[in-house]
Amino acid sequence: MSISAHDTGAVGRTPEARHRILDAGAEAFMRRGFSSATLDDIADQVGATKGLIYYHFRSKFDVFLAVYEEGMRRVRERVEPHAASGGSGRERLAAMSRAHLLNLMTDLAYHHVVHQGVRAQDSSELKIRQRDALSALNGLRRDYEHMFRRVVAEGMADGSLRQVDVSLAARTLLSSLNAVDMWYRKIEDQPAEEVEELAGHIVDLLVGGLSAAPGTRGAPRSDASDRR
Amino acid sequence: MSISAHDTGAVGRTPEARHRILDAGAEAFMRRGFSSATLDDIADQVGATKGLIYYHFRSKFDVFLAVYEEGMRRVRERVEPHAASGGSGRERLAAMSRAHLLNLMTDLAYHHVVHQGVRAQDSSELKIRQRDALSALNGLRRDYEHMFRRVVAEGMADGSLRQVDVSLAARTLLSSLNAVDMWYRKIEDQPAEEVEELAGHIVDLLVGGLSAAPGTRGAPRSDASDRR
DNA sequence: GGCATGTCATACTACGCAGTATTATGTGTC
DNA sequence: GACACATAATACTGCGTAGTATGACATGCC
Repeated sequence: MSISAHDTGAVGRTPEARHRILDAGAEAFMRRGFSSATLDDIADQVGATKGLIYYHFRSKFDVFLAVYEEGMRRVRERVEPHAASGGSGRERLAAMSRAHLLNLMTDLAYHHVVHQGVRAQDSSELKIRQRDALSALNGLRRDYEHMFRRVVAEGMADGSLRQVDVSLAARTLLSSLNAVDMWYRKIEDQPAEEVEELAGHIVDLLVGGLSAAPGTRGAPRSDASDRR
Repeated sequence: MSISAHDTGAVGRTPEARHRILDAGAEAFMRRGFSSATLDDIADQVGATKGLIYYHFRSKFDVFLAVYEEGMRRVRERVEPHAASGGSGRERLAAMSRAHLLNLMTDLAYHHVVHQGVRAQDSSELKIRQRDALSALNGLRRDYEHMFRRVVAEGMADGSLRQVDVSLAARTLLSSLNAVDMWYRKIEDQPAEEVEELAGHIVDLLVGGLSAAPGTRGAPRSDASDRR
C-alpha cells in the first residue's frame, strides 16, 4: 500500500485503535483460525503495522483473548435481559435463543472467536499463563450456559417444556444455536427484519421440533406467540 | 524414545501404514487444528518419522484430504441405508440422525476433520490445486446434505413432519447434529448401549423439540417408536 | 550372492512469522 | 524551544516446521 505514514491523521489515532484491532483480529481469526492468522494480516486490515498491535497488546494470544472477552460481553449483554423477562419458561427460552442468534448474525466474527476459544481450552501447546486466562473466560462461558439451563428447568416446572434431561437439553440447544455459524453468511444490505425472521424460524425449529404434533394436527402455529 | 529402528518388525510395515497415518492425522488435526498440527506430531504418534509420511503422501494437506475423504466415506456408509428403509419420513430421518450421531461419537476425530474441511473451503491461502480437491470433497458433503433434505421433504409430504422450509430445516438439523462434537468426549469403556441411548435422546430433542406438545399433555412419549 | 525395488530414517534447507529493539513523529507543558 | 511522554513505524532476530535429498535396510528374483 505504501501509505506514507505519519502524514495523514485519517488512518488512525487515539485509543479507538485498540477497538479497530479487535475487529480486524476477530475477522482474521474467523477466516484463517488462530494459528493461521497473521499479525501482519490484522495490521494490514487496520491499515497499520505490527508496531501498533504490539503497542496495544502483549502478544497475538492476548489479542485473541481480548476478542473472546468482548464477544462474551456482547452476547451476555444482549441475551441476559430475556432470561428474567415475563412469560413462560418456553417463551423466555425462545426469546433468549433469538437474541443469541441475532448476536451471532451481527457479530459473526466475534462469535467465531468465542467458539474457537471454547474448543482450544484443552489444546495443550498453551503456556500455563495462557491456559489460565482462557479458563477464566471459559468460566464466563459456563455461566452463560448455566443461564440457559436454569430457564430450561423453569420451563419444565411451569409445564411449557417437555420433561427431559435439563443439562442435555440446554447443551443441545445452545450448541445447535452456535452451529448456525457453520453456514450463515452475512448478506450485504439485508434488511434487519429478514435476519430476525430467519432467527425466528430457526428458534421455532429447535424449540418446536420437526415432528408434526402427535395428536393435534392443526395449523402449524408453532411459537408465533413468542415472536415479538 | 530412541527405538533402534529397523530391528523390530513390530513397529510397522506394509500398506496399513497409510491407515495408521490417517488415524494419527485425524487425531492431531482434531486436537490442534490443521495449521497447528505438526507432521512430526503425527509421525510420533505413529511411532515413525516424517520420512514415512512423505513416502505415503505428497504433503500435509494431502493427509488432511485423505482423512476427510475417509471420514465422509464412513458416515455415508453408515447413514445412507436408513434413508431408503421403511417407515415414515420422520422415522427415517430419526434413524439417519441417530446413525450420524453414532458415527460422530465413534469416529470423533474423523468427524472433526470433515468439519474443519467444510469450514476451510473459502479460506484463501489455499493453492488452486488444493482448493479444487477440497471443493470436490465438499461436493460429496453437499450430496450428503441433500439426502437429508430429501427425507425431510418426504416427511412433510406424508404428514409425519411439520410444514416448514425444507432447506432450512435440513441444514439446521444437520448442523445441530454436527455441533455435538463441540461437547461430546469419549469415555473409556463406556458400554455401547449408553452411547446409543445418548444419541437417541439428542435426536429426540432435535426432532421432537423442547416444547410441551401444545394441546396433548400426555406422557412425553416423544419418538419412542423410532428407537430400534 | 549380486541387483533391483520397495519402504522407511536421517540430515539438511528454506521460509514464514511471532516477538524485540530501535527509531521517528506528534503533542502537550513549562 | 527544550523536554517528556504517548503513539506508532521500521528493521532485525530466532524458532518452528514443511518439504527435500540422500542414505540405510529388507526382501524377492535370477
